[in-house]
This record gives sequence, structure tokens and C-alpha cells, in this order.
Amino acid sequence: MQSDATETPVPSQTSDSLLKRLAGPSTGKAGLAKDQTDINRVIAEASKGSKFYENEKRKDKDLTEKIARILKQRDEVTKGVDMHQVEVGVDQVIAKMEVNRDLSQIIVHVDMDAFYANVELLDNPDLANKKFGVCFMSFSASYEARKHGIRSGMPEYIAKKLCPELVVVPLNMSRYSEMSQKIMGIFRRYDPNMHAASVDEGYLNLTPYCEEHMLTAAECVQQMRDAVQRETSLTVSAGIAPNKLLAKNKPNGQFQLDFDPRSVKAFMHDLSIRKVPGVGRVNERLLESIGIKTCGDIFTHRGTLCLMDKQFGLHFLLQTYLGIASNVVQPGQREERKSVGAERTFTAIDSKEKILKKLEEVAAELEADMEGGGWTGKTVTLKYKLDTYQVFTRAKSFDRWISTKKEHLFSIGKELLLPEFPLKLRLIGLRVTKLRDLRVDADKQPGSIKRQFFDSVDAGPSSPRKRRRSATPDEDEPTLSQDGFEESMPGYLAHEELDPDAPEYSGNSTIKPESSSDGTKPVRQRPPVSAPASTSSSQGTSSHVAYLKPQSSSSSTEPRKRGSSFVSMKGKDRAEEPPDGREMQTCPLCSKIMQVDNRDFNAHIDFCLSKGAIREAQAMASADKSSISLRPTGTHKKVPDKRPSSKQTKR
DNA sequence: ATGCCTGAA
DNA sequence: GACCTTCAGGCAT
Repeated sequence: MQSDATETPVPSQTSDSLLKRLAGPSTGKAGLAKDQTDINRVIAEASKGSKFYENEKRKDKDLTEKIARILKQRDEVTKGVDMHQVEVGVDQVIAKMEVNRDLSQIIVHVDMDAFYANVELLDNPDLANKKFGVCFMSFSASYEARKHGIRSGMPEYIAKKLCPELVVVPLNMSRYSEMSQKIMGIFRRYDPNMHAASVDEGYLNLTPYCEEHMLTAAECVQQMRDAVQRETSLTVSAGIAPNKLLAKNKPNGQFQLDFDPRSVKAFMHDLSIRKVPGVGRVNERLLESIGIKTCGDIFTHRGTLCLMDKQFGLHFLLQTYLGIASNVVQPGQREERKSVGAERTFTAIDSKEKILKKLEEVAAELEADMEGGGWTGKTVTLKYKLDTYQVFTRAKSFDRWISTKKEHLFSIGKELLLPEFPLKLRLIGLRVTKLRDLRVDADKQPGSIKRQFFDSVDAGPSSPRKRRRSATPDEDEPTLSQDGFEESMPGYLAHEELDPDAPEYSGNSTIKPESSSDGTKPVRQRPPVSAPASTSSSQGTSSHVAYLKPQSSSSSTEPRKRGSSFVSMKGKDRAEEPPDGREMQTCPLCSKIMQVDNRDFNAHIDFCLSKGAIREAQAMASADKSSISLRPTGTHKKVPDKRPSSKQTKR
């Protein structure tokens, strides 16, 4: 019936990957319609010709080119290599991973079914059997609506296109939060340390509870789900498995994976690589390009992956293939926040006044969040998005804690933004990083290695009052300030110094837009900004075309090509820090969790490091064989140097 | 340190 | 008729 791709369902040939890209991230959810292709076509047509669409097309093209480069590289790397021998080496690594597999923990992932939609249903039974969705910015669709291809995150106008009768219910966030709290409260009876991953999902470790109550995991989870249904009239799905990766990938209802390696591997074998946390649209395509669609395919192509470890991250993928992942569950860390920000989208504008107005609004929002949360920080990042959807960031750091007053944030933002004009923007945002928690009096300082020790001791500082200015500054910051600045009274100082702070830099007074574009650099005023900009502006292209693309990379029209590729995997496969007072240790290399003293832990680390050495030797041997030039820079280091902990463990 | 990208919810 | 927001983390330079 349906035409297949060759018949060009869309007028102009729209590539498969682009269709998929447009379709959005959350394909493959429960209750989807069968004919995805058809739906994708509707989606693509709905936005065809828009700047958004063009931008997606551009990104898709970039990716395609990148894939071509990777394939070429693969051919070079593979040439003349005894692949079998490489595989033998990898197999040894796999064998070692297997040995360390930890199946001792009962990890459960719980997930409320169509949460927003079902809460609405509860409050408004008239909606039953109607196709409806909750919409604010992202979309949460009822099951009825999902059958039409409506997914979360989809813009309303497209949802309507897919299902004209769709009933749109406004978002009622406070209501969902309230329900969420209630539900999480129930979960916490079973694991007080549970991790609430979002309003409607979470992870639990039921090992202790099951043991204490002499329950099987399935019985326990059944009880828990019954309790939720009884007390909230909402239904929850649960996956039971020995780690978080496996627990999350479950069908609806209640699903338990057998806790043995064979079952685990069988389960992983056909699992789409896309289901692995950390593998998104881009990495899915990258992997697909070398023939990997399922986790089982990882094994098939382990030789290539080994030779291209840099691009793909062999270690992580092997763990994934084996179904090995973190089984550590801990509550959301108090305030391990790394950044606070605010951003806003609007219809594109190019008037400088109006843009600055938006910036001011964003600054005000940020002020509220910073003050409300009790934060300050040292660097401010401006983000802007052109009407072409290209995104840029500009940052500036300070050597002291900044004032979180909106005037100050605005002034910093202005300083970063003004040199970029002329611009036509559809979004502007500000973010503060290098945070400092003003509600924690002392101890906790981002750079401090000792933090972990302090934390386990003071956990709940009995001081009920959180004041911004610590009463006893002297005791607070013993020695941490290496630059001799008075960091002891964060909020206070920053505030007071706002003006005086600006003695020799333009800061808040006035920004003095021009003059500096030339060689004269007033200290490191606007470091990265002007450099590339000057080239383009000196060209005189400034007039009309100017705001098509500010520059970002020198000369080339494209923002920047990079070889990065498979990112963010490496950090993810290792388990989180152990909870407070316990002596539970998690190996940063193999993620194994153990209850050991330092000596044993060190021994284990050494063991894991030696595994890394084996892997490295393997890789280097094969690389040598394949001869030259694969490695752009002479860096030979493969994986093993990614841990500072070798230092720590050395005692 | 800065900028860009990817991913997640 | 026009695709969000917030945050984390990795890589390159």
C-alpha cells in the first residue's frame, strides 16, 4: 500500500534522516501509531520551508558529511589490520567485564503512565476516551492521542495537524507536582533513598526492603504499584533489573528481567541502540553508519569500535552490550548544581533596543532564580539564537563572586552582546556557572577535595536559618582562597563591591562599544568575541548580510566543524559517588560497587587499571600495524588516563 | 577559559 | 502562520 521511500512521499526528496530528525526525539514510546513513516511525512510537510526546517536540514547535512569522514577514517584504520586479532583482544576485555558483573542489587525503575494526561483525566472524567493532550510548551498526550502519532515535545500546531479533533488541555503544573509528591512519598516507603528522576519517574533500590520483609522483587513491586493505584488512582509501570539501564528499558506494566548474565545479554541483544541513555539522534546515526543498530551489533563490530575508540568510546559500548551499568541509587544530591540560567524565545527582532529589553527581562528572571536559590557564581554566559536558529554563546569570568542583582547581570550580558551586533534574534539567555552555594556556610567549595568528607559529617547542618551573610566569616573559609581575595563573605561582598569593583574595567558603567575592535585590547575585555568578528567586520560585509551569521568561526560560513563525535558516554558509565557515611565504594573504571576499605579499593583500582593497560596495548599494537596518520595529533593515549583517582587512591 | 555540541526530561 | 526550557557534561582550542 504505502509507497516506500523511492517514491518520494514528500515533494522534494526529503532524506530519511531528516524526516526522523524532524519527527523529534521521543519516537518509540508506548502506544505509537504503526505507520511512523506516514506521520513523519506529515510532520515534515507541516514545517517545510520554515527557517526551522532549513536549520534542521543544515544540521542533517553536516552530520551526513561527518559520517562520510568517519567512514573514510574507518577504511583507513581498518586497512591491513588483522581484525581477528583485534577482536581477540576485545574479547578479553569483555571477559573481564563479565567477571565483574554485579547482579546483587534489585533496581527498579518506576514510571507513571501518561502522567499529565492521567492526572487531568482524574480531575475531569469527561475527557475519558477523548483524544486530548496537555500542552504548554511540550506536549503530553493521552493514549488515545498517541495513536495518532502525537508525542511529547511536539508543537501544538503539528499535533493538531495529525489529529484535528485533538482536545488541548492547559498545563496545570502545580497539580502534577502535588500528585508527584504524593507518589514519591509512597515510593520512599520502600526505599527512602530513592532517586526521583523527574516528576513522573524514579529509581529505587529494593534490595534492603525485600530482604527485611522477605519478599521477592516482583511481590514487592506489585505491592508498591497497588499502593500507588489505591492511594492516587494513577497507574505506574515498573521495570525490575539488576541495574538502571536494564530497569529503564521495560515494556508497560511490570516487567522483571532474570538476574543472570544470559538473560541480560539476550535482552540487550535486540535492544535498539537508541534506547541506551546517552545515545540520541546523532549518535544513533553515527553508530548506524558503521552497522550498529542494536546493542547486539556492538559485538559484531567490536573490532572497528576498538580501532576507533576515540570516536565511539569502546568501553561504554562494551558495557552496554553486556547490559552492565550503574546500580547505584541515591537521592538527588542536595545542591550539586552546576549552573543557573534563564532564556527566552520570542518572535525574531533586530532592533537593538528591543533586544536589550529582552535581555533585561531575562536578567530579571535570572536574578529571581539566583536569589531564590541562594546562589552566586563566577562566570556569566550569554546565549543567543539567530532567526536562522543558529546558536551562539559568549562568556565572561570574574575572579570574584558576582552580584546577582539584575542590573549587574544585565550589564554583563550587555557587554557580551553589544559587540555582536547587528543581530536578528529569536532567543536570548543568560546563565551563571562556577556556582557557589550561599546557603552552605563554609565547607562546600567546588574545588575542594575534602568536601566529600565534610558532607558525610555535617549532612544536615542543624542551622535552620539560612542567612546570606554568614555571621562568622572568619571560620568559614579557612584557606581556600588562593588568590588572596576576600571570599569569605560571598553575597555580602559581591553586593557591596558592585560599584567599586568596576574601577578599571568598563563593567557596569558604560560599555564603550567600538574603539576596542582594533588592536587595542583593554585587558581581556571581550576576549573571544572580537577576534573572529573583526575579520568579518573588516571585510565590510557589515551592511545587509551581516546578521545572517555573525561568524563564530573564522571566515568559514559554517560555525565550526569538529571531530568530537561520540560524546558524553564516558562519564556516564561509571556509577555515582557513594552515599554519605557508608563505606560503599564505586570503582570509577568498571562501576563495580563494593564494600571495602581503602586498601582493598586500591587493589581493585589497580586491577582495573591493568585492564586498561591491556586494552591500550591492544589498541596500540593494532594501530601500529595499520601504520600512519590515523591519529591526527600524536596523542597516543587511549582510554586509561581518564582518572585522577589513581592519584587519590594512592594515599 | 571559552565555545560548541549532544542529550535528557 | 513558523518547533521550548533548563541543565549537565564532553571535546577542542
